[in-house]
Amino acid sequence: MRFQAPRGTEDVVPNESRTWVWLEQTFRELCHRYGYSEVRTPTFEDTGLFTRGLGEGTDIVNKEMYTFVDRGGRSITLKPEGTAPAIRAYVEHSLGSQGQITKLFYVTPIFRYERPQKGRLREAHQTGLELIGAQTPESDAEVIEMSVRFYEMLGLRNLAARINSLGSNESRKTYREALLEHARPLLADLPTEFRERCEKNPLRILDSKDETLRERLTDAPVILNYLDDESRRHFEAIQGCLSALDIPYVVDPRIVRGLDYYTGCVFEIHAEGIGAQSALCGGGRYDGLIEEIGGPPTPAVGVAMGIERALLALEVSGAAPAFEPLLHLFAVCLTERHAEFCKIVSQLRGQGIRVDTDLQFRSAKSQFRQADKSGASLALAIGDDELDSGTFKLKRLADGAEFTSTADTLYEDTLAYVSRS
RNA sequence: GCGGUGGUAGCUCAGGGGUUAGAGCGCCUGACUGUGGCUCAGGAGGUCGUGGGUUCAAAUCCCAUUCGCCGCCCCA
Repeated sequence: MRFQAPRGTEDVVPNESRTWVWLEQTFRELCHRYGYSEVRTPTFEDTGLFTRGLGEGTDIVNKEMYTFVDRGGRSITLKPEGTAPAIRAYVEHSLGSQGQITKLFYVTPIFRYERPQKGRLREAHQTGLELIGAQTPESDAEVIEMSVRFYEMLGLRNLAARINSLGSNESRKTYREALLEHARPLLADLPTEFRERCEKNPLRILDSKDETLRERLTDAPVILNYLDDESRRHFEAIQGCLSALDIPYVVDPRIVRGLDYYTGCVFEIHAEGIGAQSALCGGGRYDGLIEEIGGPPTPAVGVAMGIERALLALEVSGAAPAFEPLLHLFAVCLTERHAEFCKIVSQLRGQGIRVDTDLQFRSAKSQFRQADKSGASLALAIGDDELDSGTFKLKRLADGAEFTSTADTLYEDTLAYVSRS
């Protein structure tokens, strides 16, 4: 029986794993520069954390969660996003004290039962930030800035944040009524399933990709005209910060986000050429979530960024990095005294040299062929003569030049020739 | 959940009812017994996604199923 990775999951094979590690390191470096610390939370949580945190009406909760009952009768859910678990940990361990800001970041798999397509998997990976305890527009701006900087650090260019404000709960309610009033007649000929969804969360119709629907909604009311004074000032202040920081952004009133916990400013960054699922990241302010899941009322703002989508964008942009081979040296065994050969290799490894060998002890020709393919800069041939005399030849594989070395200086000589090639 | 499209060697693909299913690349071995890349000569490797059906005969036609890809919905 042959097995395949389950539908919507992917293996990251050796050629790709270095790019992943590099991306994660880049993200961690960014976070450390801004004073964020990493939090790692379990792969699964109490189902209630998500139904409560994300909202009963959201698609994720309604049809995309991997939920099961464990042997103890508990309802368990594989995490479909990173914010609710991070906030749960924040509350559970009292990571923030009153009046203090807590800055967390995470790198995590997420699970959503969806139909896979380009840029959309059932197990995906996200990096994310949570800035907890601050209400200032500068904190919204910092999260947006970090998102943009992250993609810049990866080598992606010409990306702009799309920002919007959902306003306060009251102003959003007023707007919702107005939008629904305007849209209802326009939706009459659409499938009932779609209409029901719109009744539940009218903001959703704004980011529909349906061309005819988009045209019909061109003169729909705009949420930004419904903001109360405080929300408006906050949103304008964020824009002021972004301009001062030279962060490219556009105001896009159609950005509404799919999770119920968002309040105030929301944003996304999109990339071209990575398929229909073009959002690289999405985030915003969620001032009600912490209280919702049992913590003290605390303002917060965050973002989640899709790793697979960032990698797709890197691929199409041609900005993906090329890596040097990992190996320094390939040791070729030309003697029957395998134990002595292995000892020399082991000593080099113990000193920090990266060495590979042919453990099948094939012909010299095969071993040199393998040395060439291994990407190592140097080949070291070890035969009876070398073992007896303690004198070795290092061959530079790029041009075939040979250098002599001794048992005592092998380590230094290897390093010297590697760094020079 | 809905619609479209595809699955043949490790990879990229050809073959679209008729004897032992092919190519390129990759892999292995060798070309005077301890030296790679180039060239040459050999070689290994395939349940033709899976299950059923039609037929004297199925990789090829039909049905189902599964997985991929593209899109919708939605999102990272």
